[in-house]
Amino acid sequence: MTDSIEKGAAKKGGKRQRLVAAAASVLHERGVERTTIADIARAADVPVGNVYYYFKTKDELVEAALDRHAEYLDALTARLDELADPRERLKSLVADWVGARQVAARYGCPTGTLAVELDKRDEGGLDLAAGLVIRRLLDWVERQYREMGADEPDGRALALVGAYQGMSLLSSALRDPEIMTREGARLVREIDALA
Amino acid sequence: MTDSIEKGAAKKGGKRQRLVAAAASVLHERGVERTTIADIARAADVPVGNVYYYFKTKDELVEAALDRHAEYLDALTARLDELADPRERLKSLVADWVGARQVAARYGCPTGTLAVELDKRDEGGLDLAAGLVIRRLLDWVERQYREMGADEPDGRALALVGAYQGMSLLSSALRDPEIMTREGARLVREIDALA
DNA sequence: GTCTATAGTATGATAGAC
DNA sequence: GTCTATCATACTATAGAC
Repeated sequence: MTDSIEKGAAKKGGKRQRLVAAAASVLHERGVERTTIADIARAADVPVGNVYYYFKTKDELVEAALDRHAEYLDALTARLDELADPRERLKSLVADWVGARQVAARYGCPTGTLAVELDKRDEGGLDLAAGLVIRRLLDWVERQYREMGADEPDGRALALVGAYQGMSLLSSALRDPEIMTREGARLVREIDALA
Repeated sequence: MTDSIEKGAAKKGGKRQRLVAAAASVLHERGVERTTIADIARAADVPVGNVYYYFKTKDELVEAALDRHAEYLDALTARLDELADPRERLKSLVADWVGARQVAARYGCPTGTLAVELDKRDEGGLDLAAGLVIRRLLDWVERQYREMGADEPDGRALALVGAYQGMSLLSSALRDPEIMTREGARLVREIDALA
């Protein structure tokens, strides 16, 4: 009995989780507006009509996918926080960006491209959601610069995260992962150059 | 008779031109996928069904809008080319970006956000079109750095245009035009700092 | 050359069987 | 709790009247 309940729970959680994972990747690859519920259901191997048992609207799926990207970001910064030197944390962050260059060169930054699409809305309450996730990253980067004793930590955070969004956009627009490598190397040099 | 022909031509040209102008601004504000033919027709004050006399498909309208952004860019660089000093040309380019900060903070860079949307396609031949326009800007910027005798002119062009795309994305995601001002000032300082 | 009416299709969402 | 069948709607595109 316990087994069947756990199995049921696991299955439910499993399906919901599969849907969220599928939403995160399909929405990233195809974009919000081009992606249909059917696309996500297929990728998650869930019957189309059944999706609405877990998510009442398409926007709820978009929100869940965004939350998932936010969780990934939190996990990443938590891992970086274990490094003693804030400078090393920032350089590891850049290394992470460069490591994802193949995906970036094809589909851009998941959160950044989502922000571009959601920004074009002016209703639904989801129009600013991606911006909040980016803001979390900005704040974390700013803390690192502050801990390093750098001047204008917020301006430097803008420059670093902005460079990431810019190089992701350029590398996907030009379909060239090398842009991530080159720009990443430049960012590392700049971090190293800080007194 | 000449009058009526000219009037006819002017009216046709006028309508087509109105459609292109409307497409450029509406596609920028609402995005490609969320924009309907009816949206563009309404903005251009042209009857909905009549659009197809001028453009066979929606994608042709998107292409025309992109071409218009490219023309704007060409006109801008041609104007900047009249300045004697390549350093002044780059600083004027940045000033132009900052001058458009209100639009950028709401809808991002027209070409950049178009690139993000078109990148999510993998058919239709329009998926790389926005990238080509960005490439034109990159090449122009690279020429300026080369003329200044700077090392790695292509890397510097990537950094400058990337910074522009990044700050546009951040400023629209966070709905903060001041980001354009701050980052613009930083870019000008960097250009000035070049030996 | 201009515009209306409408066909054809795809999608988000729901009702209800199992 | 799961899934199928289907509705309602919105959109692209076309046929054809004027």
